Amino acid sequence: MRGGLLQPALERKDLERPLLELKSELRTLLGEKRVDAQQAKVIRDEFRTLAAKAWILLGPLVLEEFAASTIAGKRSLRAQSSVRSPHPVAIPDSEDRSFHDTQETFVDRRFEQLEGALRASQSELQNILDVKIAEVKRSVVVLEDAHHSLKKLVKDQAEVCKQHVRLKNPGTTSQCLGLSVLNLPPLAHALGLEDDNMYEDKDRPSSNAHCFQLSSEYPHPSNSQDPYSSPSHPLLLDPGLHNTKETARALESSWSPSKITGRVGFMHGGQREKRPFQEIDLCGEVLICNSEQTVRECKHGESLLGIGSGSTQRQTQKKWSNEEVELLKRGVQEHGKGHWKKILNDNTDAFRGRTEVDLKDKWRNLEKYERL
DNA sequence: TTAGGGCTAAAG
DNA sequence: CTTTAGCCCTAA
Repeated sequence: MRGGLLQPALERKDLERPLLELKSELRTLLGEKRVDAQQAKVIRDEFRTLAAKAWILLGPLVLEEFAASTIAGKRSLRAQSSVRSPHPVAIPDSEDRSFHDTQETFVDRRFEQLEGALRASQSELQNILDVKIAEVKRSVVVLEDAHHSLKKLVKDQAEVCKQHVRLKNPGTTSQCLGLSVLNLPPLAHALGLEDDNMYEDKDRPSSNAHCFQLSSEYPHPSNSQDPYSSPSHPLLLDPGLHNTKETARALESSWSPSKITGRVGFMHGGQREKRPFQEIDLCGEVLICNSEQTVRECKHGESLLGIGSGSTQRQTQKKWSNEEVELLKRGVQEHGKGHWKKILNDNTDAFRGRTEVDLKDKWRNLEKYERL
């Protein structure tokens, strides 16, 4: 197509003649050594102009000719490697060799570009990686600091609580504190009793008794001088704390006057001695406990304080709410019996304070008595 | 993690 | 005192 437009044969001939003339003139001048700077510049400029024209007109022509002869099978592209080919193609003349070199140069250059790009992206990736690693390391340090602070805080608080207990119970060790609590008088100042005439205590005529009155009227049978039977006993000084759990439990297990009465009844009655000291609720002394808290959390508080005769203190029972039971039933329907962990994980909020073993035990009871 | 036996507080 | 229900322990 270009051949038609540019008439290469004619142009080529036109160019060749001045080039030859220029060449011979140059040779003459060089031979006679008569060339000066001025002349050399003129010749160089002329040569440049001609060379530029020649490239524009002949350069593409050469390529076209090469392409045509390649298609015709007269030549072979160097893409066919002489190493791979079983019949290496010889490069017949300088024109082919020149093209080959150009190709090689082009390939080399392209390869270098790609290599450079790869190296650049690798180093970029390495930089990103370094930054991320540094971030993670910083996070680890921060976490370790937080962990350390938390441990220290817990330790300090535990120490403060211990001292607090010791101050209130001079000469009382952690262990004997637990035993002494066994002899505590009833928590008769429970809020639920304070102003109610309606909750009749069947074991006792004076139904509207106040806590202090109760304490004096019903001293501990073992020893009336017992410091803990006195209203001034520190563990009795904080009705709010003691009542928290009792109130919570009363609310939890379908609160009713009869139940409250019954519960209070044991406090003054002959059965009291059978009640475990756990009932006294050491959690109340540990300020971190509240009515919302699970029993396990309370127990944790105790162990922190080292109160009680060992960490194997049995927990108070936490009754299952209807919601929990329904969720358990639904969970078994969904996941099947035995997948307690999954069921628990599906409802971590509702089952707060429960373990998978608790779920299993509850289901065992449901199966046993509700024939599920 | 689960199953099952045993213990015991809570309730009747 | 008995039963129930929740917790604990341990083997698999």
